[in-house]
Amino acid sequence: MRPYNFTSIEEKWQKIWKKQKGSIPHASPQQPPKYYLLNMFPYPSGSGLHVGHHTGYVASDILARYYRHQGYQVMNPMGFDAFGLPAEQYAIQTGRHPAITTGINIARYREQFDQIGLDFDWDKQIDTSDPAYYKWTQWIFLQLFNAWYNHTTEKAEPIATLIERFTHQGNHTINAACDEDTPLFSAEEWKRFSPSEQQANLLPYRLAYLKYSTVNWCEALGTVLANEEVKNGCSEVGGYPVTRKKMKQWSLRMTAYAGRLLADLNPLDWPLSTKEMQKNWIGRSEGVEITFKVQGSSDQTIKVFTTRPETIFGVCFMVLAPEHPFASFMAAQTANPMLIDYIEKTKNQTDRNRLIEATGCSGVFLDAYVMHPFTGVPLPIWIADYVLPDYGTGAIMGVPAHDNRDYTFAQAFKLPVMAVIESNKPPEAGAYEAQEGIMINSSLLNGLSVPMAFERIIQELTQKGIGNYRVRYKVRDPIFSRQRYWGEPFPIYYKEDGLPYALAEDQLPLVLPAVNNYKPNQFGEPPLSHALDWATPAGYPFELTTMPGWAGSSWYFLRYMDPHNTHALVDKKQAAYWNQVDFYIGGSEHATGHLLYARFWTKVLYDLGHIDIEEPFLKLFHQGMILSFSALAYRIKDKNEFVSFNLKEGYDVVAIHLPTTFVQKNVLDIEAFKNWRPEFAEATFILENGQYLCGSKLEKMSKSKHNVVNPDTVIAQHGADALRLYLMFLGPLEESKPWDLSGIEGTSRFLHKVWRFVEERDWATTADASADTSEDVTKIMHQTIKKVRGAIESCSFNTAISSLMIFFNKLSVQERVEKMVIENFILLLEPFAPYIAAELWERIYNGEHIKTVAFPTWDEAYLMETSYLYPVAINGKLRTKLMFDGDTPDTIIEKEVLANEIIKKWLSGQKVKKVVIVRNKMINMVT
RNA sequence: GCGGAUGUGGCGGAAUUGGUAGACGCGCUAGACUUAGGAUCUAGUACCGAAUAAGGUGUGGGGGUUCGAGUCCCUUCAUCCGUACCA
Repeated sequence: MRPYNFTSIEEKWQKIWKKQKGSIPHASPQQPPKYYLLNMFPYPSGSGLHVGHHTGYVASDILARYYRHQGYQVMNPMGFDAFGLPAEQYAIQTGRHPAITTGINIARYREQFDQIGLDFDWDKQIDTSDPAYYKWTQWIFLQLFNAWYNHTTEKAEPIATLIERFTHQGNHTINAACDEDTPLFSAEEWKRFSPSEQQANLLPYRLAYLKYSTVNWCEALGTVLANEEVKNGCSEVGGYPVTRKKMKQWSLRMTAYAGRLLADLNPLDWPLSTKEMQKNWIGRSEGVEITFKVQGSSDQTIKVFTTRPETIFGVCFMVLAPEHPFASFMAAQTANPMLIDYIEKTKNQTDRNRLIEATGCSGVFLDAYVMHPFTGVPLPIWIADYVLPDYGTGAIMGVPAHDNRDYTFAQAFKLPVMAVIESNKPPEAGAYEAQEGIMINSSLLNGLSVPMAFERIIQELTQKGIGNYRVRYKVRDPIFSRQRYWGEPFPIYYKEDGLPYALAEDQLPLVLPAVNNYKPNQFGEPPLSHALDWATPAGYPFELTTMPGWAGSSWYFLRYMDPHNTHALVDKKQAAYWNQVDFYIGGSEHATGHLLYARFWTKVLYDLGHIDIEEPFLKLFHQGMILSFSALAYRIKDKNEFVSFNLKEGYDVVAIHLPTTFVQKNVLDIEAFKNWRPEFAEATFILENGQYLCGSKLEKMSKSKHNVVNPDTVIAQHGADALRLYLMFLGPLEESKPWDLSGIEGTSRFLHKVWRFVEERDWATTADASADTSEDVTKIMHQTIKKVRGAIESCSFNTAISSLMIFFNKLSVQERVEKMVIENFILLLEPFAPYIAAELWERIYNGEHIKTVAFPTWDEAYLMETSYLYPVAINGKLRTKLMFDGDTPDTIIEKEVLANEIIKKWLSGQKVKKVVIVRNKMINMVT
């Protein structure tokens, strides 16, 4: 008998599969049903993959193998989201070109993918940093640049149709998504515009446009970050502080799509939590924009947005964001130092500080009033940093009686409070925010219910021409510029007029130039400023910023359908065949970033007629994280002294993650720790019982926490099959679960047992010798087939594996097993443990390959029960079990149960009121 | 605050439509084989019941519906994730 030498078996099959790839014909060559599986695009990081990363990959591999066994045309591609910050940071430190390090990392990833037996379609591999790929990313950008959004048809259209309209009707009547301050012009004016003026007036309509915006500026990274790249006021990558800064940036007009992005979310088969997250992120609110006249001014007005217009009679003051133009106007008028100071202070504050310091209590009176549109009462205008400049109109009407923030503000500055909805909440208890009750103190609204008043006041405001019903979204247009080198260059150049112009399509790709320095230049311009001749042949300079990391990943699922096409981003026929991604697997951390952007780009490409789908991902699945214990030491703040776990209470300490290898049973190897980093060489320790005890925390595996488990070592020790099996056996795929190395012994043992069982037998002869398969073996085989198929289809891989174990435990006690039975067993095992399955199959079938053999099917007839062992309960408590044939009439069952000794004993003296008999389930007697 | 998810043995976790709670695996206990075992095999393993008995208790807590609840309803607590002055 050969020993189970998984290392050589796995190496052998890796070689065979590499050669075979593409050469195995599918079960049905003519237009088989397709199945498009997709893993989220990995960024090839320098630290390689850890075991947790493999969870999703192995899961998709199981599905791919399963559906291939079923004759599906399965696409399960893999590629690399190769542009990104870490490679560039590394380039800044070392001067090595990011492409080189990225290439090395990709090769490493590929090796790790191969090792664990992932059957990806490598001929479709994508690399976003490859000019052949980013040519099309740039092409899509041009589509965005050359399109506008028509709110009447709710569709993007080529910019030419907009020009057409401008020529005939100007822009007064166009219902387009555009900048708020877009100037109005007539057809005549348009025609009189110079080409530059026309270009300038088109810009605010483009789906990709330039605008000054307050951005998240990260000094340390030297770039702008998107909202979701900022966590707690720090950059997600590296954790550097982020400040606010006004810069001219490319932005994408995603807000135009907010309504569709929200509405189309509903039918998707996505985790509820992710849908909710996207809904909240898009943040739809219905309300009214109301214009208030400034007292003593003939033309100045202040617009507010409110979702509670019915409370208009409860307005006691106005609050503007300090950034509001009227605030600057008044500051200039009054030269009030407090006001100027407050505006200045807010401007320089980071978002984070603004949140921490602002408790709704700071603000300055502007010394101006607006007039209430119905009562004419003057309302004081204040500025306060609790009003955000970017949401709504950057101004609110203060209704302290029915809004908690306004209430707090009113309290702080002793402003009046006026209730307009009847409630039994006393005025000093805070705002009554519920949207129910009867209107009071509200003139024409008195006596109406809140919803009725809402409708009524909108009518009234609209009629009087001072308010409009509006739907507002919280979501902002994402900024698309990064002041970085390692990204897609914009196919944009600037003429003397300072305006952006698009490169012609046939000029693509615009290849990222070489630079000798990856940092900004002395004027703070992005790294591309170092590139020589970074201009068109006519000498017009190219855009210096590059696209963000999510550009390439917003459409890659389309490119996999037709990865080598040089004429189009995807051939229409290919796109029609593969259609949508049937099953998308990846982490939930992309809920509001990638998953939203990809949906947005899909809709744009759909509107412009390049593809026929409006949603990219039909079904989405988030694999859970693999957690791992990290080790913690406690450093006393501002000292190089560490205090042991149980003594740390009395000190102000900072927990420091250290490599788990330094810790044995919570005891720290102090020498190892001192040698770890120079700054700890002189560290001192406060011990307990002569030892330093570390703390531990179960958390997500990450390099920074030093708690990663490297799959290479696990594979070397137990084999890839055992690791695959273990990762899937741990628990439900979608749940996070802790990594426990001792657990892998179980799956490893199982594979060893399977190996011995198959190897020990001579399948050429035993097949004849025991042609008879016992009834219960047949039955459990069919049960297992049914169970495994169902479990795979519902991604319940842990239960599939346990049923395989149950099946095998049954087989292993049989003296003889028919070849057909073990054949089915190996086939069922194959998606989970492909190496051992291939090897054993080859042994049984002398060289035949398992990959495209049809998956076993079950026959329901074998699962029928002829008799059933009924649990018999009295008042719901199990007392005994009795066997009855399936055709035994209820009356006989009842009689026999009542005659049973044990039941008689329990029933002694009690009258049976009712006997519940549920066929093939249970019997319950009620007394 | 708001939104979402999860609570079952020592541990990871099973349990179609409500119908034998704890499958499967880890760990542990005992035994067998062995020079040895961190290899392998056999048996046991929710808890209380001193105990392999009778019996009782048990799916975060409390209540309810039902012949019957881990599963359905109400309520409450804890943990995790996301989000945060969004007017």
